[in-house]
Amino acid sequence: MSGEKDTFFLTTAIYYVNDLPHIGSAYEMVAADVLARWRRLNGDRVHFLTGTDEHGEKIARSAEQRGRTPSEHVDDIVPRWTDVMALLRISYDDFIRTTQPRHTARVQEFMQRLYDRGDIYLDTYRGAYCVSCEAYYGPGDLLDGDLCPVHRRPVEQREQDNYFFRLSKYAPDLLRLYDEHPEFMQPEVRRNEVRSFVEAGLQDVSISRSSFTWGVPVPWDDDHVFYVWFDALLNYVTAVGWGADDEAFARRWPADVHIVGKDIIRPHAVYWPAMLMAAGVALPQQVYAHGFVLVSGEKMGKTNATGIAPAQLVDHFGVDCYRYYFLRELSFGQDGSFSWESMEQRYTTDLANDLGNLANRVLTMVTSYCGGTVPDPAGPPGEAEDALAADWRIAVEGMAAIDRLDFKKALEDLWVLVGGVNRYVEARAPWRLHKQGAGNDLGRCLYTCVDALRTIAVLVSPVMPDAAAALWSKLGLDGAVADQCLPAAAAAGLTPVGATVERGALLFPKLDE
RNA sequence: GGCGGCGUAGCUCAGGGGUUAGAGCACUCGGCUCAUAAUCGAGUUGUCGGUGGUUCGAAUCCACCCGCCGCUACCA
Repeated sequence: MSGEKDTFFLTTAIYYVNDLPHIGSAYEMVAADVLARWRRLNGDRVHFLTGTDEHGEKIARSAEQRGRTPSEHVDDIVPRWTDVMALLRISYDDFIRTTQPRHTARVQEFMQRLYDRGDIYLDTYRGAYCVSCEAYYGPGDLLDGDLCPVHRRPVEQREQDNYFFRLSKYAPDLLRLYDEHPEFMQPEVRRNEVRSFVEAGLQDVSISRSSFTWGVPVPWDDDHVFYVWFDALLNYVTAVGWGADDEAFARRWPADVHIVGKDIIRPHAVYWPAMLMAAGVALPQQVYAHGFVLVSGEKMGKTNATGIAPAQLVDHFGVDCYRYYFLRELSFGQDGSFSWESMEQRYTTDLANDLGNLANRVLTMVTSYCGGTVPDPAGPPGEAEDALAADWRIAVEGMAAIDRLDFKKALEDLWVLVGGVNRYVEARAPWRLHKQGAGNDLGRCLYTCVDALRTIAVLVSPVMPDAAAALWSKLGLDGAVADQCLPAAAAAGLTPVGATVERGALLFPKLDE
């Protein structure tokens, strides 16, 4: 009836359209994109999903303020997100919008199933309501017992009929999930948090709203729409054909990893698996919560709207450096700091000096000593080649850290090879071999350098696709670097002898100043 | 308050019972000249938050203290 899973399926969170892209959301997209490109490079069929979350009261209100319909409003903003994704070379395979019929129809079907199974029921929600905020607050949020934290005015007790999901029923199953599949919620600190939250006892959650209409209608009750979170989470299955295309769904689901921010762990690690359990759908393999990008010690987010736009950094440093910097400088699972100075530092040290200069010095020597063609690697390997081979291995093996979302370690290890080639050049001193007329030694040395650069281009391509392609072309190689396939493509000796190299423009010219 | 985490070179961090505690950056000195004053080599700095304990031996385990942080349910 249906096929078998044969696709590496990864997702970012879907982005709330009311917000504009900032370096925090861009961080998540880039990381997911690097993982997607890395898996493709390793020969996997990959499905990379991202998109926008477009329902909810907030959006309805913003639209109203602008004198437009919610639908016009979201259509207007979505390009802001797709533009940033294009700018950052995000290679998504699908972009879902929660307002698309392919989503809304399946959300209704999914929820109807939970309702039919008795996991959704109508009850009265009572809570402290602030009229100015038009929102309910929990007891812990109130100041002095009954003051709204935003307006410092007394809240009133209100009640409304809501549909509830029987979350509490799934607590034992969730605990078993965390215990039997520790990889489900990563990193471990987050798993501990989630576990202790669930262990403390779960209440059923309200999943519908009747005070506004900008949402997916509850199919069995015209007065309600689904609360955005429960609509949004379902994008992960609606986008890959749940309820619509069983074969496509079977090939992709369950997701291999949902990459999300640490602030939205609960919906992803508690509500989401419980909903899937209730519907009898397989659970995702992993939810990975990344840390925040801090700017001067503060969270970069919607609150500091004055924050730096990704485009500003791309203008100054280029897209390759943008992607490299955040993954090399920060530990993905932890909070990390962005600063203009550290980004300049990374650009100059790692990109211009280490990698860019290496490419340039090798290409220059091939140009002036070998007439611009890749020489024959005549002669037997010596100690210098052996030392380089060790660094080569570290880079190839180290890049696999990307599978653990440890981008920092992967790049650290790749740079061992970059440094290794620089050391190799010093050790062999090809300029001396050239003067001595040691043709065989010179040929072997420069061939080895070009061949190592080819490998570096392949390995670095998921992180810096443009720079990798530029380097690939300078080396006179055929085809596209993105079409190479690991692990074979990282083996030594694959560079064709006689290819014509071209120095061209510097890969990473020094920054002005 | 409860649960959890962190505090290691000037900076960012790794390590985590066993000889003289590590990396990168920064800094100093030296080499080289193919290269984007780049690259290569050598070197300096640390009471591993504090106190006490377990141990033949602790940065690494335990207790307490100090400082910082996360979670402790329905604004996305």
